[in-house]
Amino acid sequence: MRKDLPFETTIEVRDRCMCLQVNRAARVIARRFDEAFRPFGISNGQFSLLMSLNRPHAPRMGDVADLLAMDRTTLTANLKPLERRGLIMIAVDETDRRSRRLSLTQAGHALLKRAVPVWRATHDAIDQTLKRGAPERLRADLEALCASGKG
Amino acid sequence: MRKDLPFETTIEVRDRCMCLQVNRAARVIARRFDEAFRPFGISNGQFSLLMSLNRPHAPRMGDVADLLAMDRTTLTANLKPLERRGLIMIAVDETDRRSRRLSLTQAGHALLKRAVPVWRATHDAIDQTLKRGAPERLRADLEALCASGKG
DNA sequence: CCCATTTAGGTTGATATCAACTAAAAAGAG
DNA sequence: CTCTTTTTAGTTGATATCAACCTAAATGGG
Repeated sequence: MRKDLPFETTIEVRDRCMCLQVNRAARVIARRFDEAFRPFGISNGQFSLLMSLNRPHAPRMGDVADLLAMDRTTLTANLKPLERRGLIMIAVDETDRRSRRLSLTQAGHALLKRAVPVWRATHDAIDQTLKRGAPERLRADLEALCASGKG
Repeated sequence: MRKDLPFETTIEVRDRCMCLQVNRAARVIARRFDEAFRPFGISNGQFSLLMSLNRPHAPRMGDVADLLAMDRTTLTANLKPLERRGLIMIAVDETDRRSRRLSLTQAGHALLKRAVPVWRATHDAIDQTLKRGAPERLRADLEALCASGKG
């Protein structure tokens, strides 16, 4: 029977594991934004991705992957449904033919613009349930956590 | 050309969107634990799931899904590879035949036991890169964030 | 110029995530 | 006890995530 791994260890992981807790929170908040964006037919991740393309200069894939802290190949996959729907364009960079420049189409830009008020309202609602100063603190702590994984 | 959506909005989302930042951090920390657990052939999520089954009484699927803040159907999917590898057992509850009772096999228990020191070392390394008090604060803030999504 | 190395992306295969729908068992109203 | 409702879980289809491997273009040493 060998109950070698004590239940206390499970409690410890449940209460202390940052990986579990961050991923739990990520699922909870992702569901909330997914629901908010459902009328637009986009997910929270698609919103973030589209938004990251709203720049003066069309970014390369690597730039966007870094910004989203996402694997390159994940970005490749995530672009596909957006391109199929005509929300973004993927163009070969003329000065470096290895690179791809990502940009919003007019349709993508229009959709994003409509979604922003919903993002703001959802975000405000979440902020209001948190204590004063908590959002800023949380952001800073998450940033530090990300930075610790850059090595 | 209609540049209706100003770049400032993109900056605002990048700097303020809790959904983006939590999901970013989740990807970063998940990669780190995935790498740490690779010698055992499990992912961070599989570690969390296996660990959640190390209890005095075999939990039902709904209990585990709630604990992990994960969709029921996601849990169903996540159990499959673990069951195929003989790490867990899924048994019909005799007193309520709708329910499934989840438990570790001896192999699952043994693997989990071997992985715990790696989890602890990885977690300690992360904690040490954060400022004093940051882990506890972060946990509390993430908990509040999860709670705000329960409604 | 030529070749080795580096850099930017893509492809494949496995798992993770959730919505929408379905099936079956339990609980509850009458 | 019967019928409706609720609860518990599975299935399907789409997207998300990453490792391992692959291709092509740029770079740099000679």
